[in-house]
Amino acid sequence: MDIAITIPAMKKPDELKLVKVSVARERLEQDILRAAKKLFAQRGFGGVSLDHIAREVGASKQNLLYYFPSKEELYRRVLHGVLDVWLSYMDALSQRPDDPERAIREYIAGKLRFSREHPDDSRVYANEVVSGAPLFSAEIAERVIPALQADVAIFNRWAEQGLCRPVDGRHLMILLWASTQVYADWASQIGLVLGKSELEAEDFQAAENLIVDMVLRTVLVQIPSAAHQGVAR
Amino acid sequence: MDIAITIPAMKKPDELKLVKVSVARERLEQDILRAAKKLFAQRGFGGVSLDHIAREVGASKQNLLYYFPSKEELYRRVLHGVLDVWLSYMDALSQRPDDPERAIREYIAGKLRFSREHPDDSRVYANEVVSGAPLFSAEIAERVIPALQADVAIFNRWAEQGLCRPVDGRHLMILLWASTQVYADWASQIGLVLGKSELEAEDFQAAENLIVDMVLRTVLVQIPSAAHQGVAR
DNA sequence: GTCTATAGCCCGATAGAC
DNA sequence: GTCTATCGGGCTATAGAC
Repeated sequence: MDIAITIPAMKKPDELKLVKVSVARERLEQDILRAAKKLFAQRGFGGVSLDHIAREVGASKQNLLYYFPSKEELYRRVLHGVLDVWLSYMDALSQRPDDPERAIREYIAGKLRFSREHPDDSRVYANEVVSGAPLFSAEIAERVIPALQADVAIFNRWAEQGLCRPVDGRHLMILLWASTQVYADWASQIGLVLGKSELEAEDFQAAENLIVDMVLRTVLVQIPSAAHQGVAR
Repeated sequence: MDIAITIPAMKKPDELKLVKVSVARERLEQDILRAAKKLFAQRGFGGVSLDHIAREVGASKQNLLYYFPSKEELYRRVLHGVLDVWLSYMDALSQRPDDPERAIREYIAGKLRFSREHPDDSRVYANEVVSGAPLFSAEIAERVIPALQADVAIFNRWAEQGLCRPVDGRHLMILLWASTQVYADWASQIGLVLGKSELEAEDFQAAENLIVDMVLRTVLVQIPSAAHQGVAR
């Protein structure tokens, strides 16, 4: 299909049609992936049938199997996309290698934005990890762990430079993942806790204030004056 | 079956048999519940078949349906037991209403012990909540939320008495749940992070040190001298 | 209580017409 | 690319012999 796009100018009618078809095909494929993500997020791999997904996008399951060779392959494609999004929110620390406070603030804000903007991605990831990551541990080991180790190394360097107190960077990162992702994965329970059916901007802000405050108090040598604003009620 | 047990003395042979049968029945029922918990924890409700569970305990699925009227009823029974265990690890705050530091230390230690001793319970709970708690939101609302509100009230009272700084108790409890349960629910990923296939006592100790240190630094008016031991590496 | 047998349904996947 | 038709198998649950 690419060839229709790379032709420089003066597309003939059937070439235009080729492009249009290709775009429509691309669109349906994306719709399927989005619907699959939503359902896998809710019920996990085993709890979803191709029929469910097909009905969600208004197609037949046979049509769905025309775009994806099998249910497992569709799931893998979803997981791959989820990991892309997950990792894209994880590079805040390396962006500000000389300013621990701002780096930490932006890392936490970014991870909470991920929970807010991509809750289904977060839940698909959570479902897969709770299951022991049977189809995905290799990709996690290759893509997630190096990113984490880079972040841990940054903490260690800050500690050496006297910019922050020595902490166990691995457990700190685990705590940051857990306490930010929970606002996507456990949204239903947090809604019960806060007495509302859906989390709002102010809830994410309150979470951000608390987490930032706790982490800065723990890792910074000097507690910033602004830190206490985070725990006001 | 109870009647066989309540007979005071001199059991005749067939009464003895009744007791024995009853015990065996009870035992198989517990075995089924344990196997079901393990498998539901791994794959969620939709990802497990009665055949899987039956094979795990060495019975037939028809036999399994003799003890439990349906798959969903079996799942509910598992969930109910999980919640019993979960709640039993949640009362540390009210046990020491006058000593915030010890109460917090014991609450965190208790929740981490739950993750360590009952990882399958934790994962079943996580699976259900990620799915939006379709079968369980009522029981969570009735049993979990009141327990949480009691804990939040304790924090508020401590703040009024000047025993600790004012924090948003609801988000603090969410953070404590998230950062302790993650050591059960995400064990596979944490294993990758720490470079070992199974978490050991020292890993849970390191987690406890970090979480206790962070929370005490955040909520206590005076940071205890022992707090910094938690972040040593 | 445990067994065999089976009903009735939904599943993933394929074949072939158009 | 989308449709109808269908295969083979696994699923929950029930019936009935022993």
